[in-house]
Amino acid sequence: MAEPGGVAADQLRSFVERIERLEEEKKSIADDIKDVYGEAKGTGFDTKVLRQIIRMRKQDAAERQEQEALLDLYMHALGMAPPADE
Amino acid sequence: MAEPGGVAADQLRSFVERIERLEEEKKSIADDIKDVYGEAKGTGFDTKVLRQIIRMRKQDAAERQEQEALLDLYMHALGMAPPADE
Amino acid sequence: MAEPGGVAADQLRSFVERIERLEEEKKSIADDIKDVYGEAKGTGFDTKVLRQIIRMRKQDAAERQEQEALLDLYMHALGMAPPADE
Amino acid sequence: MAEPGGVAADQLRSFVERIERLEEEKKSIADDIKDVYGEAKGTGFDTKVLRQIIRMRKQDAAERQEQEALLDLYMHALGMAPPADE
DNA sequence: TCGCCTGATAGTTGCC
DNA sequence: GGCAACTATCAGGCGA
Repeated sequence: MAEPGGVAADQLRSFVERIERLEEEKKSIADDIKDVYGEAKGTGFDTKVLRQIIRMRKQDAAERQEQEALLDLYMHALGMAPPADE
Repeated sequence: MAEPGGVAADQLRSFVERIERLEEEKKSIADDIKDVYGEAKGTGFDTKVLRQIIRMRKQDAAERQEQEALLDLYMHALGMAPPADE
Repeated sequence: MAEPGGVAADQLRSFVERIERLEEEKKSIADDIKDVYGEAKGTGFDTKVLRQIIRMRKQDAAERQEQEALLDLYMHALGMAPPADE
Repeated sequence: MAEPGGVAADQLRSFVERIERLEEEKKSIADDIKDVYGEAKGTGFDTKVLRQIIRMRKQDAAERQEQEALLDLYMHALGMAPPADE
């Protein structure tokens, strides 16, 4: 290697820092979520049920996604233009 | 309950929305992290090594935390005052 | 299926029994561990400190593991032969 | 303390060793369980369903336990002798 | 690309 | 009864 401690090391350091920064942010948001559940609990909601609702809605969304994908597929097969999206 | 579909429903909806919003953000950041790994890979770095480095640095930090926690525990067990913190 | 309630059912039963047997053993050992902590507490040791020590020792071992893993990764990345192991 | 590095240290070491030994055994059994699931999978069983069965049977057992506990309570309240057990 | 396997996350239980 | 440790489940990344 021509320059020990050179370009590659700098790049590596940069990648490491970017990743660690993003992971911090992620953790921070995860903590926020936990706080919201805590607040909901303090207001009298059952955390377990609340989590289940979130999970079900996520699943519903996933199913809707599939529906749309299927729709796209059909439309494409029929030579129809896709919707203008949003 | 005095008002069916009333206050509680509004609160619930509010909590659900806040949580879902935060989870979206979290997912977005997770995707960013994945992108950075992809970029690093494209620059010639071995993803596996990079991940291991991240992991080890995290563990080092945790280790330091634990050391301090143990010290605190010992001091507490011995009836000594904790350090003035920071 | 040629034999309803046949081979598959027997196999399933066998797997279930093996798993349940092993889980019993596991639970038994978990209880033993709890007992040891209880005994230590009765001898005057602070359980919390003891747990922390166990945790740190485990982490040290993991740390060493990780160091070696990283070394292996580097050597592999550099096309060097791995050490003759043990 | 009368004997530095004395009795207490020996006891501590002993407790640590006993706990670590037991945790190793526990881990070993956990690995065995994983192996059985793997084997079941290799035989064509759906691991997820299998896990659910195990969970349900455990729950059934717990319910039966409660039933028996209740029975014992009643019998005790009625001054009846407990069953000869097993 | 599929299956496996490790690491992240959610749920449960035991302690204070 | 709240909190923290531990366990079990799930999802994403890696190798074949």
